[in-house]
Amino acid sequence: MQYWLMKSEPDDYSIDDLKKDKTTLWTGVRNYQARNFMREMEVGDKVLFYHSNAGTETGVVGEMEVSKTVVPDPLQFRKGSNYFDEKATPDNPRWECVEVSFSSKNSNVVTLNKIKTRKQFSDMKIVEKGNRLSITPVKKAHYQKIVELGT
DNA sequence: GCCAACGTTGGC
DNA sequence: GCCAACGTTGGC
Repeated sequence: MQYWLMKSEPDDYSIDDLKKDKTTLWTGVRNYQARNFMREMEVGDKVLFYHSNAGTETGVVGEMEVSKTVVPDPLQFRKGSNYFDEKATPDNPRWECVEVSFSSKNSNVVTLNKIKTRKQFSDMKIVEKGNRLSITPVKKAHYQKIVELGT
C-alpha cells in the first residue's frame, strides 16, 4: 500500500467533479517524473486530492483511491486536444494515466499555508521550494495526519 | 498578472 | 552531450 498526492486545478477538474463522476482517468499528465510515479501505482493505493492555483483554498481537499493501474492516456491521440502529442502512437504511447475513485471530501481544506506552518510536514515534496511536480509520493504518517486535519 | 523554478527542445 | 531559448507550473 502506497500513498500519493495528486494536483489538479479546480477550474480544470475539482474534487466535486470527481464526487459526481465517482471514477475518472487521471489524464493530461505530461511530465515524465509524474508519469513514472503513476506507473508505480497499484489498485488500492490512497491518494490525496490537491487543488492547485486555488487562491486561499489551495490545498488538500479530499481522498481518492487508485482503482485501475496505468493505461495509455487517450488524450495524447486526440487531435485538437490540449494534450495531443504528435509523437505518440497507439503502438508506442508516451503518456499513461491511472483510474482513480472518489473516497471522501474533506470538511476543511488542509491549506498549503497550514501544511507549511507545521514543522512535521517540512520534508513533504509540495512544501519544498519550487516543486511543481503534480504527482508525488507521500509518507504514510503525513498522509494520515493530513486526513485527520481535514476531517 | 507576475515571475521563479523548473522541464523540454533542438542547434551545434 | 552541452546549453541557450523557450514553455509551463503554480504560489503569491
